[in-house]
Amino acid sequence: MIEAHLAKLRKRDDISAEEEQAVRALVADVQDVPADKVFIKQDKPLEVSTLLLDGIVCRYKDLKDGRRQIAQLHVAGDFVDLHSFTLKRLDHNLLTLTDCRIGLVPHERLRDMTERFPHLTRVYWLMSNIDAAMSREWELSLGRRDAAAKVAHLFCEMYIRLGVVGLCDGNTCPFPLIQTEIAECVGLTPVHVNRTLQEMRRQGLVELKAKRLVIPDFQRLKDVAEFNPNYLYLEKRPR
Amino acid sequence: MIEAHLAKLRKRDDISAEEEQAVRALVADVQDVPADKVFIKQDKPLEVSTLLLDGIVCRYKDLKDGRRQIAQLHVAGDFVDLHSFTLKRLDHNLLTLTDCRIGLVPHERLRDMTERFPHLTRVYWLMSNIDAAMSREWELSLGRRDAAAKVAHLFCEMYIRLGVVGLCDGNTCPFPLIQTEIAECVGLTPVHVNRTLQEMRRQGLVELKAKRLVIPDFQRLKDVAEFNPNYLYLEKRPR
DNA sequence: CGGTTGTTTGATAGGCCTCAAAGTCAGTGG
DNA sequence: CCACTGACTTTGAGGCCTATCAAACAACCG
Repeated sequence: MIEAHLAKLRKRDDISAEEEQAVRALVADVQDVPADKVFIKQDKPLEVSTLLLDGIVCRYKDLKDGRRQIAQLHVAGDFVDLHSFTLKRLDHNLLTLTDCRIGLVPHERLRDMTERFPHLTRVYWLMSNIDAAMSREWELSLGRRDAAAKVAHLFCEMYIRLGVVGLCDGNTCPFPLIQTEIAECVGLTPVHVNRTLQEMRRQGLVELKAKRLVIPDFQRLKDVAEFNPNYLYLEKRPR
Repeated sequence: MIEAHLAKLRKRDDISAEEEQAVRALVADVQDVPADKVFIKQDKPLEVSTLLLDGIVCRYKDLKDGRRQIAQLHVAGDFVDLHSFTLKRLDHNLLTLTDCRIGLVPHERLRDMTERFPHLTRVYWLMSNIDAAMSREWELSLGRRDAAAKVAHLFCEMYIRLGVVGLCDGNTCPFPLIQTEIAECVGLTPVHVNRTLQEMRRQGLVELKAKRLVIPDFQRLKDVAEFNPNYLYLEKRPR
């Protein structure tokens, strides 16, 4: 399952055999986490990072009154809290949205990597930066896109990202989020997401059932969302 | 002026004399940029990063119809596009909001740093990660805070960040953004920002004139914003 | 087949937007 | 010193998009 992670890295730069070895050696332990579990809490000191091997995880923050904002979604192959290596604690929670399998990576080993593998360090730094680029794109969505574009953009992003790690099947991909969770991603209420989805279905933009997303015409969905994958940096370059 | 940058780093970790030398040696050139200039354009290949020595810069993205979202603000001492070192191009524009002085840092030198100074590399990686943490907090603002809390939160953040680099004066700090720019930060229209500001002034939460922000009672402003500075990671720890 | 979780519907309300025009102010030039 | 200008702020009226609250419906499950 770490193959997804390597695929993701190799989409952006060459990874030598020796580096691949080093990557594989990062994972000290593999664990299963059931769906709907907050497995890392905001502000708690951390000494281990989490590599997502399978499932969907989200980062979220919330306000006192309970309103919740999902800041990012993660799919298999994502290093969901690589940033805790330098931050030492997180400013958000990590929650499984499905049953997940995770790999635990002691910060010790990451530190060692930074001492011995400068290039690999740059690649992981790059991964953090791509994460940040996604947050910026979400800021644009949250601040300026209307409801339909918000939802459409989320679908486009997930379809592409799941494709990178080989989880798409034709014009279809897994999409296990419930409407409330979609709402928490795009800054709407569940009721409004429901109505937006109905309208999108009516227009034939998407189908969403049985936890799968079907996109009959990706170009049309992209147009609605003003989706441009540039911010995902899906290009191989020496770093 | 690079002192602001060093102060910012030292707020988070110790920087040795040798490392300080290395940091100072990063800057190849210093330039002045007038206000209101897009000095880095989205998607353009880059080989130099920009350190902000003085002034205010923003990162923004926009939609076809011209709606603009500012994704982040930068103050003196910020490495405004450190991430271009690994990304090789940016997914956003960089715009000066005031007259600025910038330091140019060839990626070549950053690369060299990653080969020779693993600890300094971790510190800069940390800085990227703090940037990303700010984006997440903005996502929460954009998605879930109401108008007054959005504006209040922006003020709190800027007041703290300007304080870190020594630009606050008592309960006052520079705040050169016009209302339209505030609106572009928080995802509102200029008109609504105007009304929100009036209400905040009426309640004695802030004064804003002559490009300065006055905060009579920071605690009260924090309460309105639900501001918690944890996400800025203002703590010194070995990284 | 109840119980639970998630989706859908309806009615109403409100926060923020839109568009347009007027007001303020600092800077400029005669 | 005072019109003039351009940039920014403020005001007004009306409307729309999304929120709110409540209840009904559907689907899954042991």
